[in-house]
Amino acid sequence: MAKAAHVHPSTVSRVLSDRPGHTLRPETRARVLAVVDRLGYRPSAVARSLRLKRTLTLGMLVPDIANTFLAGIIKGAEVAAHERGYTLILCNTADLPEREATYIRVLRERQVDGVLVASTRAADGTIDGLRDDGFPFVLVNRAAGGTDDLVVSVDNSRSAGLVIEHLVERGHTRIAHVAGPRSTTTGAERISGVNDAARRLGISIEVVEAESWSEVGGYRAARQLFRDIPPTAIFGANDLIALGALRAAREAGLRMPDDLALAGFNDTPEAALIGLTTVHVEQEEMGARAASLLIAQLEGDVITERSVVLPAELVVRDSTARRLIQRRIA
Amino acid sequence: MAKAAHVHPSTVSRVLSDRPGHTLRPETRARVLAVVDRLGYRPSAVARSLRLKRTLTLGMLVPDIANTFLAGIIKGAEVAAHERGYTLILCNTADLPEREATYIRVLRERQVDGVLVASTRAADGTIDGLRDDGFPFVLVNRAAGGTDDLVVSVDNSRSAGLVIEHLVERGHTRIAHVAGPRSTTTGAERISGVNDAARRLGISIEVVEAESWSEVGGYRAARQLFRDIPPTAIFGANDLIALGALRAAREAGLRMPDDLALAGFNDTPEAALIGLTTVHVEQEEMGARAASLLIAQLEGDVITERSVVLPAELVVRDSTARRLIQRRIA
DNA sequence: ACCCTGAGCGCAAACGATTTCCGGCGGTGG
DNA sequence: CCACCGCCGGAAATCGTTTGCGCTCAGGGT
Repeated sequence: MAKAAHVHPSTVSRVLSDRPGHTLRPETRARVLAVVDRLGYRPSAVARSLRLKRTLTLGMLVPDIANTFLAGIIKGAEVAAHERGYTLILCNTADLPEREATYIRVLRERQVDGVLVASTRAADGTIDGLRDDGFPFVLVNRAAGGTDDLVVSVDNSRSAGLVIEHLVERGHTRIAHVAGPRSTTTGAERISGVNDAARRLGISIEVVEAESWSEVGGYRAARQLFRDIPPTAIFGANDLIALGALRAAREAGLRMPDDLALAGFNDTPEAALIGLTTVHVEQEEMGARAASLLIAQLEGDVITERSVVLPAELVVRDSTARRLIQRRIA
Repeated sequence: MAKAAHVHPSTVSRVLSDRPGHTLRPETRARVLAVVDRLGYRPSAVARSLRLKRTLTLGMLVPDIANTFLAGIIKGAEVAAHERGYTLILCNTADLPEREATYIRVLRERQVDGVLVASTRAADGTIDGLRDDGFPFVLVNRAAGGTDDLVVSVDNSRSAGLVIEHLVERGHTRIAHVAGPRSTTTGAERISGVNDAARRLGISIEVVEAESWSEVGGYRAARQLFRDIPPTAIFGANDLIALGALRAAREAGLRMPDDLALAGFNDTPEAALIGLTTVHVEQEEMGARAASLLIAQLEGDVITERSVVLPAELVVRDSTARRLIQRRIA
């Protein structure tokens, strides 16, 4: 303890947190700093947290750390939090309600100042619990449950419409949508965007629902589409689902993009890798904005935008290359 | 506070941590539990940490959260830690020494009980600092700095040899290795494995060094290989580097696997996606083992294996499909 | 009837940092 | 020369939990 080292017991605190109110003799300050430096004194964040009733720690709930889209969000959130002196506790919920509940309990026992919630389930008792207790949280990449919730997301409905328009513009009329689970807000929004576009464009779009936002989910759902006459284009509700659909298509003997056009959502690294047309989402930006929003709330800043909608734009790649038309010209 | 609620101040503690030593009247216990339940009392982990001098928290340093290989490790570590009542604080170092140092400072101020280090740089003052202070840590996916260090890794040298043997067995003689940075233990080990195999098999292998374990690093390094006579096979020191090499090859007009065989390391999801031959590493297992090892040390368990070497096996996919030979047969 | 044993639980001291409040000292003005 | 004010150092309380110590009361043994 720095006290023992010739200096004074509590003066150390004033030196370390040099705030305008404190008046200190330069000599004293220097002496303290020297000692602090000499015996590598580390103030205990635990003790400070206990006294100050804030831990400068945020919790983050994600369904799957290994999902590259979420990884981008996590990365952005982690960096933004760290820049402001906060640290992130990461929790992998696997989208299981009971794990979510357990993690929330653990996080609250650990006195985290707030949580970032990136899980997607729509009917979410966990979030209701937080809201009821007035516990600070920000929703990421999902719709709000209440009107006052802080949210960072993209315009799912409009973006899904862009994808459909693109496919139609490429000459497709038999389009299918392999949707995310309807039980998730994101899945439902993208479906409604698809349906709106279909109505607007006067076409009908077959929708099959994946059981989860995963490659396997996309694969299983897409297989249904190849039983009879397959579609000429598939819009997967996210890139993973699109990848699953691609596997199903290959098994059905279809090649991309000649026999089947494919589009996804999120623009994960995998999409660029295989040349998948998709909707670009600024993942790190999304995570960073969410963390910033949460911290702003914690620090009592005035919040002008309670709901941040990030821009999302279509990225056209080879997976929706013009098919027959292109061939005829060439 | 539960004390105020008719019950007694410290007895609450005994009730909540019902340990064999404590003798409690069932009536008292029930009364306390009822109150706890009624006003949703949550014990403060912060206060407990202060008293107990342990936080049940682990820090984890990774170069890049968005790297799918590391994401797998993180996921495994997070799950294993949570199973044992520990939580994980994630830190993204971008492999920058100063960020690493900053994070270590932050983590130690927060009194984490130990850290998992997945950064790869060989000359690592950060790790030396931990070792000197006797601060608990486990190295993941990298070689030990000291003989007593706790490590979880794979046999890089042998596995790299397996890849080379496979390529030779496929008929390749002009093989190149796009190595990871020599400044990392993993990079150096894989290079030596490649060189050993080359010597054993009586061939010469060109080695170019990527500036980082990334797609871009692999791309830039691999471009050098296509200036003159390109190799017929490339072994990328990890899957990302292999992906970069693939991009460079495509730009040079080479197609995989017909003009160029390609192999990677780690078996990330991307590898499966594009049919890349690679070395399979149990990522989640690796993270889980590392977390378990660290916790075992923290809890004073006897540790039989200070160095865990996980099995790694070759996964052959289309990227090294038999070329000319196959064509002649068909 | 007395003492001993032991169960049950209250008391108080830590854990380490922060913050408030108070007192002392020195300087300045009347 | 005295009084008042400003500035800075120190003591003490506080955050919530754990834990060693010991008090009280009941029951059983001698």
